[in-house]
Amino acid sequence: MLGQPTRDRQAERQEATRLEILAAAWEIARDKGLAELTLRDVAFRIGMRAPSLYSYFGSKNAIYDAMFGQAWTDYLTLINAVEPTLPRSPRDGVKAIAHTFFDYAVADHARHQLMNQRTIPGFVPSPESYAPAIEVLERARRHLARFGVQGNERVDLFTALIGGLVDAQQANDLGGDRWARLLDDAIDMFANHVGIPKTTGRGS
Amino acid sequence: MLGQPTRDRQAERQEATRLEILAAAWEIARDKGLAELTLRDVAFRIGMRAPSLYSYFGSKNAIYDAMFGQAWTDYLTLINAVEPTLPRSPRDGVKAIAHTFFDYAVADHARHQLMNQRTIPGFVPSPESYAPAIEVLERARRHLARFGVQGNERVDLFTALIGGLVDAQQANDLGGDRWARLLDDAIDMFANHVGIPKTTGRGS
DNA sequence: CGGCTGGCCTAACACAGTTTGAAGAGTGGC
DNA sequence: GCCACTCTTCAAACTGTGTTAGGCCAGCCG
Repeated sequence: MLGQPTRDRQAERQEATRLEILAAAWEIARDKGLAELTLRDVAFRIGMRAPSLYSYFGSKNAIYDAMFGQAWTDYLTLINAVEPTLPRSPRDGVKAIAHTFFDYAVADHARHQLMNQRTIPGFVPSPESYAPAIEVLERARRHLARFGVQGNERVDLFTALIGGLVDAQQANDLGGDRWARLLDDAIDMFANHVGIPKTTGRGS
Repeated sequence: MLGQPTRDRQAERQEATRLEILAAAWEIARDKGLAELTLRDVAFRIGMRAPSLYSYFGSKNAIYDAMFGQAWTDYLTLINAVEPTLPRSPRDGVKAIAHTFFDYAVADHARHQLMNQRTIPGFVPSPESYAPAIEVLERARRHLARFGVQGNERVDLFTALIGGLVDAQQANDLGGDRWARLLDDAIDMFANHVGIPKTTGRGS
């Protein structure tokens, strides 16, 4: 009476190969650029031919989609790790949130392109892959609210501000810090605008 | 003794055809998307076949390049038209500059993609096409300086802020005004931060 | 009138993503 | 232990892309 086997070896191997494919795709994207990624390249890197990939992903965009999901899920776990270390002071807290996002975005250009820009023609993330992105935004929204940034408009302004700095940095000074240097100042500007008290919270 | 003919009819026709190609390319880019533009489509729209375009442009990217130059040159002439109407008040002046750019960017998605985002894989604008873009930035720098926004860092922050709003608007609410509504508020935030006096200049 | 150039074409190439159909490898049932 | 069946992989081929090669024809110039 052994009953059902406790593991599905086939599914495990399938999943392992999927991850292998994605890892290869990330390598190539980082090396040669996100758009320069080729199915034949990805396949060869793991000892396959291009058509074999179609046993694991329905299309090239499905690979991008899985990468998109991975990137946002990774960021979610990063947030989880950072969360307990967030400063109590509202202003420093907002700064920490901004820095976390900024650094993550700047650390990997291909990843940032995929996560935050519409640089792949025809690629639209699926709802499943988009879910962690929404979760991240929701999480950010809660934290910001806790620090006194409330209302959709203020959150929208915050995201646009940080996003603008990241994009400017990546587009005009890749690898440098011309806009990275402005981040703290920008957050102070924002914090003053929405009435977040300075480091020792005495205001309002 | 007629001497040299005063017009080069051949060059004139060549230039006219070039413009015709670019006009067709803009139409298709607006219709189907910038990246979905196809040489065969462009050619057919003006009664040609794809290879014939190579008599006028060295490559597809050369067409993108010419479009890039056109877009920035058009914006430059728009600036020239707007310049005399700029308000005297520094704060309103900065707002006018921001609105001019924002509206121009939002008015044509394909154009914005080409001008301000790196959405076409492998496309890098040539120095000639980039020149008007630099000229625009230089012009903006001068105006901002006149309104009291001085120093590279402040200008960088300004461009990042406006760019972030435009990108957020285009990426997350195409055709809407969710971020457009925030523009004035964002400029006020910025103006306060860099010490631009309110509408009737009494401050600082 | 003869040659030359410019403008446009067809045919073809290289290289994408993708589909098809078949052969090999692994797995499970009897 | 063997058979059937599924999963995995591949070669070949298809479509659609940018691009190149080579040829045809009109118009201009000597």
